[in-house]
Amino acid sequence: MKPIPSGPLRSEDGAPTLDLEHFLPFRLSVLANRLTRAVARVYAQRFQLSAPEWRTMAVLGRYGAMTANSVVERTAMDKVRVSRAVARLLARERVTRRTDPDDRRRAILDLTPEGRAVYAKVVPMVLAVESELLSQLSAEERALLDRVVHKLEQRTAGDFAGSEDEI
Amino acid sequence: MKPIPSGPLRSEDGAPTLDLEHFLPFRLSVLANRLTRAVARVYAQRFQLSAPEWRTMAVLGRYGAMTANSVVERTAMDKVRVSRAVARLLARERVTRRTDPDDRRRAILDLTPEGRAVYAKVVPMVLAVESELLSQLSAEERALLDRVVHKLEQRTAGDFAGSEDEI
DNA sequence: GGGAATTGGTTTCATTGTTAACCAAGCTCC
DNA sequence: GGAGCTTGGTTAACAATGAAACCAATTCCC
Repeated sequence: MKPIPSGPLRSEDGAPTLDLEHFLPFRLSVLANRLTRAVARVYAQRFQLSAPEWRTMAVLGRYGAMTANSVVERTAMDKVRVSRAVARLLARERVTRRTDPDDRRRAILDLTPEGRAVYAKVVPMVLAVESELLSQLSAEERALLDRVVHKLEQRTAGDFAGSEDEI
Repeated sequence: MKPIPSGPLRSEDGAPTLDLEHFLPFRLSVLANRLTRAVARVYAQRFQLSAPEWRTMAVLGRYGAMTANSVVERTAMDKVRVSRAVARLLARERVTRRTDPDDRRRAILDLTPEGRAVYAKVVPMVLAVESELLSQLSAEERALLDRVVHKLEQRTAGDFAGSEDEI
């Protein structure tokens, strides 16, 4: 165990050094990937469900019928992904789609009873994975993690470029 | 600020509820994606470099020549990705590959002078992105974030399945 | 010494993600 | 009322990914 240096590491010649093991974007990326896989594992094979499909079902199950666009907003997926996920969910009769009579561009999506049944089974499973994960953390740690992640979400929200000169 | 609920949320009927917005694996996945893109933005076009290529260069630049397998371990990418990244880096003459005389299955990779030059230019750029990101956090928050992420890394290391009965 | 298992790495193939083009409905504003 | 912009969503084309098959060199172990 080496003592933790306070500033950014520098190599002998004074140039800043990049250690992937300590580089936050990298670490989070690896971590998030593992988590996604761990979560997907509980529903993928058992319910023949991909992550985009599950996310779509998750928001429909939680908030009720909505347009594809709303699904896009709530899931942080782009519309192509949602479109394809919905196509597969329709094929498997897990959601329905009906054209909004008030604005015929819109299609309103909703879970079928069968979709709802799948939803009800999957929710506890993925929550169990999360809570197992969090079981390692104290209440303070959880609260702070929540706060910090929230800050980072804010910080990166406008698709932060650091120096994006939008007009 | 809402008070932090102690247990998992439950809907009226007592069934547990899943809110993507508060589901940690989902949040981290979205956040990590944004971070990866933000970091990639600083080197992608300017140096014609993809994320896997950059990661490969990063470990070679930091730790010196090593086999592809070691790159795999250090970057947490799978070997296919590394293999392809290396192929492109070879084509652009940013790394060299020579067969290890002691074990002719192995190929030892290293940065070329040009690769090293690119590395030296990119490192400060990505560090700047990270530090801009972290500038939002207090010292305590950073320290705790580091600790919590470390815990989660440990927790998910064995590719935690929650119930993987390995022998 | 020599077959079987292992290791390092690449290729193949099916899936997925991304970007741009596209279509159809609705809105704007003259 | 109709040319042109905007919005909701799908399709098409292309690059990136991951699992498994594969090849070659090495080690195991009888």
